[in-house]
Amino acid sequence: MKIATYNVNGVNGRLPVLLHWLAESKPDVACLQELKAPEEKFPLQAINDAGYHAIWHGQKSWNGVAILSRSKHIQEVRRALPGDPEDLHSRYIEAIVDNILIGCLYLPNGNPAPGPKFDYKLGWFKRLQEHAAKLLAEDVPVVLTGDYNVMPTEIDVYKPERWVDDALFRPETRAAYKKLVDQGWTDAIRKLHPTETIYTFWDYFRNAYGRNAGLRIDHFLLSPHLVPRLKKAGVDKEVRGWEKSSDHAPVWIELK
DNA sequence: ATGTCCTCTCTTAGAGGA
Repeated sequence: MKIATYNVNGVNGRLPVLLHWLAESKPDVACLQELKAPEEKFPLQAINDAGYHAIWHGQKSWNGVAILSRSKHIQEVRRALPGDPEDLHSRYIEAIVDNILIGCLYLPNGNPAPGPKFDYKLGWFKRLQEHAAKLLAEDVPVVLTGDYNVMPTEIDVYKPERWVDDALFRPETRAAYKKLVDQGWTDAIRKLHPTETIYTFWDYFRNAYGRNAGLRIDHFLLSPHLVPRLKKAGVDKEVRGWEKSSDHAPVWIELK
């Protein structure tokens, strides 16, 4: 079973790239972030025509998350992260597909830091920790994947010293990610590729992709049940080089 | 400070977010 995550940065602007990638990579499940489309403008027909079912949670202009599945039924569990009914951002959707609970998340960017946006990021992180702990306690197979907007360690950044004051790499952010992982989650990419330079995002600015000035910010966290089933994990890096690409590349895992 | 790309609007230029 192949599960992928892809921050598309605009599902309608990205539609040709998304469809091309789905046809080539053929994930069984694809989690999408940054739809940047209201509920009614999700391109369901094109995605159905490509052979995928979908559930999504849209929002005008910003955010937005979706879960696509090629053959198995998608049983939606929730479409918001618990813990703050006043948080209206579309940043979380959760479903059961093929007996695996899949949480698709788009963690706040948090810049500029410090400031209210950074506070919102840390608050969201805390709610994610609380929810993730409950999922672990349920003792079922869980994948928490998406754009975490965190480089977990120095090897996940092309130039760590330039990023220490950024909301994606500040000590508080890295500590929040570590605290989450330390609950008992496994970072799938690092489980299989502990020391390799692996990036999932390259800025549109300054030819970042051409210089491989990248960041690893899209992650797969696996509950203990799934760790023995993890076969492969990788990044479809070439997709970032396609015409009209997102600034992120798709990331995927394969489970036995 | 800047670079670039996406979306939306008091729209064809500028703002906001990343």
